[in-house]
Amino acid sequence: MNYRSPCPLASALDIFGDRWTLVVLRMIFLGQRRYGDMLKMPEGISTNILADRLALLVREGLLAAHAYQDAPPRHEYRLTPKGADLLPVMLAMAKWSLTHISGRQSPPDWLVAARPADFYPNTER
Amino acid sequence: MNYRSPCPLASALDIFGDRWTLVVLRMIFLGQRRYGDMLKMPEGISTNILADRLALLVREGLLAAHAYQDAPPRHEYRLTPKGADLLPVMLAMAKWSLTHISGRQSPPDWLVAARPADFYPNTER
DNA sequence: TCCTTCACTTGCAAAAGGCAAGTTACACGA
DNA sequence: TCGTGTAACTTGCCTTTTGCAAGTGAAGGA
Repeated sequence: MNYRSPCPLASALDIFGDRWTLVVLRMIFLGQRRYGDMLKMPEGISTNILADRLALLVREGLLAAHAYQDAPPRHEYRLTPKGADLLPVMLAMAKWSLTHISGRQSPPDWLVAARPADFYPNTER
Repeated sequence: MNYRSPCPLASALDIFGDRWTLVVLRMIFLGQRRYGDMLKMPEGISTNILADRLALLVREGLLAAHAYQDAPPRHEYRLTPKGADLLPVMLAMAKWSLTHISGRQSPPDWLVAARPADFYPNTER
């Protein structure tokens, strides 16, 4: 990945500074690990964008693909520590929206209370 | 503003989910309040994008324009509480980058230690 | 009068986004 | 064996956004 500058904020935005990447990641935090599950998100993502963002998240090491069957080959996406560590960023954004935009729906309580390590690989949720 | 869904994360991204909006806001937190100052950012923003994002930030109520001279009319941009309250989001992103991307430069210590209220209108910094 | 600064605006080509339709690989029931 | 269904994408095509460069207008100074 080619970063615009050494600024940590700008570099983070080089990875997930768009309207979809974090929304896809949110679906994973909510337990939707498969392409088909994520397609059903309420925002209505298109199939090519979803495939593109999943590939990006794997390429950048925020998600890892795990096979759950061989024929036909199918896999689900799981958070890596790098991906799970974005939880505080996403919760901070949600909190800001709840404060400053009317009519937003709160995330589930268990998610608000969660910590990144709860989503680390080989940890139950 | 038309939000894609009531999800607070998606709604936040409807406002600043792009590669430039938060880096413009960062310049304000760093004390660069004028168009010309912000143009000098190390990422090299183009003039039309900067003008567009400043207008968006004012329209969405994260920044307010204050005249500092009349002829020709010139103004500087200042944070509103809605804008200042994004500080925790931006610091969380910076912290994530410092942990997971090598070679990032830390923000100044005073900024890391700051709280949103330090940037509220009519507060010295 | 001419040059420079500041804050934009405009034009245009390139990249990204969005919708719909198509593809591949397999399972299952008739 | 044939057709239907499911899952996960890919492709085409058009629209929107982005990015670079050049232009604009209103001072101010030499």
